Amino acid sequence: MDETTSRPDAMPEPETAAALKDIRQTLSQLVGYHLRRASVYDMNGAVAALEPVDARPITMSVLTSIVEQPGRTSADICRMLAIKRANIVGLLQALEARGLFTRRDDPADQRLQRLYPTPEGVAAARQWLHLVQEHENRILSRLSLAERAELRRLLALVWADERAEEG
Amino acid sequence: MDETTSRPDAMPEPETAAALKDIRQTLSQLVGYHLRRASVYDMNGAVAALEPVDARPITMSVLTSIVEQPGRTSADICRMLAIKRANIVGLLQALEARGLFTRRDDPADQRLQRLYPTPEGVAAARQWLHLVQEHENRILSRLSLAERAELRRLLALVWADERAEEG
DNA sequence: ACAATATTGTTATGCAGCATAGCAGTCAAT
DNA sequence: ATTGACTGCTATGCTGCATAACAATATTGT
Repeated sequence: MDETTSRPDAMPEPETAAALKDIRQTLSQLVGYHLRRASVYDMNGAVAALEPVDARPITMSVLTSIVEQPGRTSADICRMLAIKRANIVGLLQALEARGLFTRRDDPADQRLQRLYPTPEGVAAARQWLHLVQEHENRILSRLSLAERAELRRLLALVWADERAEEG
Repeated sequence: MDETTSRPDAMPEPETAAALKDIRQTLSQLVGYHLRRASVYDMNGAVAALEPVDARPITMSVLTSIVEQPGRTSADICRMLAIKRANIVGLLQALEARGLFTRRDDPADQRLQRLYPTPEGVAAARQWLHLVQEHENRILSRLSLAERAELRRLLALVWADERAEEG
């Protein structure tokens, strides 16, 4: 750290492309760094993609869960999506107000409200999924179909332990 | 959505493992979903790994940037790490207070403060990197070395466009 | 030469996401 | 019958991150 670092003022070129590559030598060796950058980048696009239908990624995850698994409780969905029970309340209220699902008391256990999608909810879930898929096609345009599948597989392996622990 | 959905009460088994798999049929086809889950899972571990040395992932990224590219300005680092100039102020103040880097006014441009790591800063960056690498070995234990490299490559391709846009 | 525009480091401020703590009602176990 | 666990929910606080604005300085266009 002498030859390269001891140049306080000798740096003619503007801090553009060239500089941006070197710094990633250390950070870019970390999978977690790329994981974070890619995830944030993807999330920004997903939020934008769902904005026209007044939904967010978390909104879509919850509705999709209800559609895919009718009859689950809010606590179930919280466990599946790794969100807190306190934070799903508002999300469900909003979805319910839009008529996208209904609650039915469980006759056998009065604590539970089982959630069932309405036809409108199923349609909305389908539409939202479509929007997100379009976004994914954009963001994954540099990957082949095989690479996309491989990426999905590897990512699933990364957080597989989370499921094993308490999922 | 009839055969399977029209069973409001007939669900004897507890909402455990079996249920958790089906719901992911739709969500799990989305790369972005796994991206998000994996990133959050990884970040939690990274935060925990850096806690003993009183650092956070963003802290480490900033210090590492200074070490890797001595003489850069805070605005440079913000562009590289995609953070806002307003938000790096506190991070730099903390690192400076710990004596991990120093600022030197640029003689040619009085607006700029060029940042240089101290020997302590270099040592800290090395130590923090080591801790994060240990964490990564844990979280990526299910992947072979080749798979880890492939995952890193694919992730880099995902957010490559972000760099291309305004990098 | 000068006016318009841009950049730097910084402060102040607001908001959304997420977590914790606590509640009453209900169920299960011993 | 008591203890513990679970549900849905309210209240609340912290943190991360974004925007807006600032004075000082530099760059550009004409």
